[in-house]
Amino acid sequence: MNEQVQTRDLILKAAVDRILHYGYSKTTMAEIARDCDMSAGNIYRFFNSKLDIAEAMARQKSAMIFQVFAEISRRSHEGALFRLSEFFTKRLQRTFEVLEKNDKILEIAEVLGKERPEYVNEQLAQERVYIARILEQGVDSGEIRPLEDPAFTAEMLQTALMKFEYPQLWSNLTLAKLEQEFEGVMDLLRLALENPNTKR
Amino acid sequence: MNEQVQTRDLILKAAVDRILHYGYSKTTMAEIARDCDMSAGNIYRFFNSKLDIAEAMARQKSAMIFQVFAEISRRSHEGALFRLSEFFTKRLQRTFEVLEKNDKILEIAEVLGKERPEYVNEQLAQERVYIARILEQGVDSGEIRPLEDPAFTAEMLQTALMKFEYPQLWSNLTLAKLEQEFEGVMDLLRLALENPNTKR
DNA sequence: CGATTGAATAATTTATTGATGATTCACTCA
DNA sequence: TGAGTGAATCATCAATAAATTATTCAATCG
Repeated sequence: MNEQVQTRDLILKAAVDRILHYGYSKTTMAEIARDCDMSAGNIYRFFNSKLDIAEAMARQKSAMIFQVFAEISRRSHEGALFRLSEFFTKRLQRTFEVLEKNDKILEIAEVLGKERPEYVNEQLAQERVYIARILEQGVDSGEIRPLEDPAFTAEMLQTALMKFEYPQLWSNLTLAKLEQEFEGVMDLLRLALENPNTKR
Repeated sequence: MNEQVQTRDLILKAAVDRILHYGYSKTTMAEIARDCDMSAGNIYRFFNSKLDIAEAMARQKSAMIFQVFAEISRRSHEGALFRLSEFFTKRLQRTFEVLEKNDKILEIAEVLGKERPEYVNEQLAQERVYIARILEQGVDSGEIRPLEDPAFTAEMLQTALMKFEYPQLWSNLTLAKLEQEFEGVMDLLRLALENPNTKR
């Protein structure tokens, strides 16, 4: 059972190395297998398909970002609106940076977006958990106006900020331009969420 | 000079007929020319390229929607926030309907989006004029909080609502689902724009 | 036996080539 | 002389073939 996990990791590591260097479409199962001193067929005992490898790779990366999200949602002594802004800012910066660094990751994002929409949805849903949590904390502290359904509001925030989710997929603006535009939209959303009773 | 315009219109009409029936990529300049009893070469005295024909076609359609926009921006006796919502609702419904009705128009939208981004930007800028106008009216009447730069706010509204601009290009949700989601985002934006001093 | 292979299959990609179609332009016509 | 033609050019597309690659699975190995 541990042997299994170790081999799986080995394969994934080999795949990541190759894909980051040559891109998803340019790396073959046979090559990954060769790097692991095994046959291509054997990989299928650990991954059901090449796409699953891409997904596993994406999960690794996203786990790192989710760590940041978790950390932000935990800093409950800071203002909820501030943290919300922080949340989306970090998301923008991280994903922009990662996708900018190499096209290979952009390729993975495109492939998964097309071939694995469920995965993308799952990620969004996961993200929403954190957003809703921050919203609830803000409501509790009185900083945010009472919300009927924080999960729904979280979804609406995602929609309003979708341009900044996978920036390079929707536009080809620079990070600076994106950040500026993000600030503009976020300012509006802040006004929308602010509890008018607590305001100075 | 009038002869010119007439011929141009003739060509455009023939092109629209064919494109609506067979699609952009499937209609050839030669066919359009034949429909007008002229040679393909001659079309180029009236349009610089096939793309220009697509653009002219899109301008016709969009002129109709802009007429609605103008009308809404003119109804200054009604509330600005109401009209703003009306504006984006109509935009969503109209474009959804038009794009749904036939794929050929969706094809045109895709082609222009890829090959003529300037055109898309121009349309957005034009739209912003109306949005900014409504915002200003709202500010003047005290319904909307004072705005530093209505044009910028208009841009931010467009960004927050981009998912609803060319619905079929970004997602494959039903109109009902889109409208529901639109309402959710619009509710937030209303809260953001509302003038707190005038509120009951 | 369970783990692994590698050959067989099926799907996808790439290369090649033969149209087809957009665009240009020297020329004709009225 | 301006309106229009149609043949020539150049780019793009579609079709087919060829090759590559993902995936499966019966046979082997340890």
